[in-house]
Amino acid sequence: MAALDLETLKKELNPEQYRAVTTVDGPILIIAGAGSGKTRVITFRIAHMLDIGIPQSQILALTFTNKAAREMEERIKDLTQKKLQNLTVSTFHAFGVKILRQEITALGWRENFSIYDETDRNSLIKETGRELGFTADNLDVYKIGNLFSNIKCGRKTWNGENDMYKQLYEGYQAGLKLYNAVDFDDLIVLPIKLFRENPEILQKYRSRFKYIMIDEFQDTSHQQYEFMHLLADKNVAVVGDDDQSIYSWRGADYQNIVNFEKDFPGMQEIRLEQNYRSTETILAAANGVISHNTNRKEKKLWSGNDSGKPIEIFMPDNETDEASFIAESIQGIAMEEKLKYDQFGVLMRANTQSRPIEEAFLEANIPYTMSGGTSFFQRKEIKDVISYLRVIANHDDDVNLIRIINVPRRGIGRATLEIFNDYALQNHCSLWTAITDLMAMPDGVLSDKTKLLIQEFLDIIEGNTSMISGKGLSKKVRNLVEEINYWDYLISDNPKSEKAARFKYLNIEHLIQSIETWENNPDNYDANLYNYLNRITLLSRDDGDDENNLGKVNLMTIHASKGLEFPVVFIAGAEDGLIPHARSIEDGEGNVEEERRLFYVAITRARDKLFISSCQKRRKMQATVECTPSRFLDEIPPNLVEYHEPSQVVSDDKAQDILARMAEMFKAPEDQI
DNA sequence: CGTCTCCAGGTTTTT
DNA sequence: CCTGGAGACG
Repeated sequence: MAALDLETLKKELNPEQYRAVTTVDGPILIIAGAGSGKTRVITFRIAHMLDIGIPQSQILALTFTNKAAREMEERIKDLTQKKLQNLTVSTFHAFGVKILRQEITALGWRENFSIYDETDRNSLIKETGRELGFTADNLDVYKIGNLFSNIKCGRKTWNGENDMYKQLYEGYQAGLKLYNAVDFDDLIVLPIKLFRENPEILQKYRSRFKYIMIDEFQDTSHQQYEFMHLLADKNVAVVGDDDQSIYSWRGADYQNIVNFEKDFPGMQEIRLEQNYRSTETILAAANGVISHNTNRKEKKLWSGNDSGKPIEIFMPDNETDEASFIAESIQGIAMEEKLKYDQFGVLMRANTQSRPIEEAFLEANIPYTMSGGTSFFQRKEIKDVISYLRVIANHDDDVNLIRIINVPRRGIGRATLEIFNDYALQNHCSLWTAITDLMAMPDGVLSDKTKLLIQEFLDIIEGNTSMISGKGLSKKVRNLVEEINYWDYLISDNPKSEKAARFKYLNIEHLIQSIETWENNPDNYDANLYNYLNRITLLSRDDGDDENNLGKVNLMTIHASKGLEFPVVFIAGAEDGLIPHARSIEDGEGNVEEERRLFYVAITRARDKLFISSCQKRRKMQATVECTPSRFLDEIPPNLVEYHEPSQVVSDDKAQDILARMAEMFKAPEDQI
């Protein structure tokens, strides 16, 4: 499609969409119900802006997930057939990185800073805690990590209850700075600080980005809102739907919609209420569910589509049965209706649900992609390699240095590390500085043998600094992996299973190949190590190219499914305790409303056909527990639903039940049978 | 002093 | 199943 003249737009869009696309100046709020063509409006809007001569460099579009950002960019490219070198489409966090890469020296960091993910953060907390004399029992790093995040983002303050961690927090912050590192929250918090303290820097960005657009606005946190507010003049378009706000646990607050009205006078509100996606049945089910929420903007989402087929609810016995039910149904429907596998979406509440489903797919030879879940980049072997890259990029990155200084084993143990650590503490320097200082000392602080071992490590890091600039990153990484003999390490570390070792090695191979693809991408004109590291830290999962996902069933969490749609959708594990999640139920009604929105999001992903399954039993840790169907199932108007009774093998079931109970009784005294 | 082995615990959702 | 930690062993 070449020109997007107004005639064409009028034909392609309904009147509200048309207004949203062509209102380019001034603040606008687009309330976009599920399936109302939101993505289409955003992409057309940007294409239209380019068409009327607004330079790419003045446009900033912010999203929440990398997937959404990539998809938006793709669509605009398709629509305009233009190169988009100067258009900024990115997640809030990635945009924060971009700014910090340019400006962070103003805040006292050096520009090759590392970004710490949750694991890194927790290691740093643990390390700092040990120095401050915390014992293992009052150092729950998981809990403390969350607390620190809440403190940093202003969601919590120090009170009598958590004061004991204040010093630890300060130590943590000092550690980040000493190691030239920032955490995820800093990616939003530090740019705000930067803008506040340096008006001239802020002005630079304000005058560059004249047109700002924010997708999924209901999921912005106060920080993100403030970030945007600082940058924006008046041409801001925010797009959202309060019914799809599902990130409040991360600080999202859809009250920002109200703030927006206040902070940007003259705002125009546009409502997109026609759903183009789903059948009348699916939409009515979704509306039935969401209407139970008390705290929402009333809206009337309607669809011009047919009523379609009823929603089917199944009650499999357990999660294994559920998985094979899903696999078999997909095979059957794909065959009968001539659908491709990528037209199916299987949605679940928690990543832990994926395993049995994946196994069923493997068994049935159904190709699938799983987004979310234990991230590729969280795998131990991948983290090891990446840690080398990080230390090469930033020698002062203690957390990553500790991770690899003795991996693969090279004879540098706890005691040696303790010497470095003491020196670093006394001299307020990083471990790397401590190591090089101590290596230079003639006296016998370090034994000659130790010195030799350390030198070996230092040589590896320093011998690879050429990675930082220049071409051929993937080749250099491959050489590095060989240089450190990682393959031998994998074999010795997985003595029982060479298969496991090979699997891990293949993961590394996959990593190297992805670096290769990345550096050969013509759009990527500066394929250096820093840029690579920035990119992957924000890539929480291996959400590979969409092209790779052609012909594969989409398995994902409901959170990850936002913004997507599939002709056929399965919602797995619709049980109380999973959705709504047990933790949310504990925390009160407000959280149940968020879970309901989550369920609403899940339902509205479906275009033609929706299956919901609720297991009667489910394995949780070691035990098998009885499940009750999700309370949300009762909120779907019954006339839309076809219930399938539990399979008729009752006698078998009962027998198993009795057996299980007997096993319980005998298990008590001894741990046998 | 470093390495290996065995054992317990598992953390909702994501950048 | 997989990871991290404690403690035994060489």
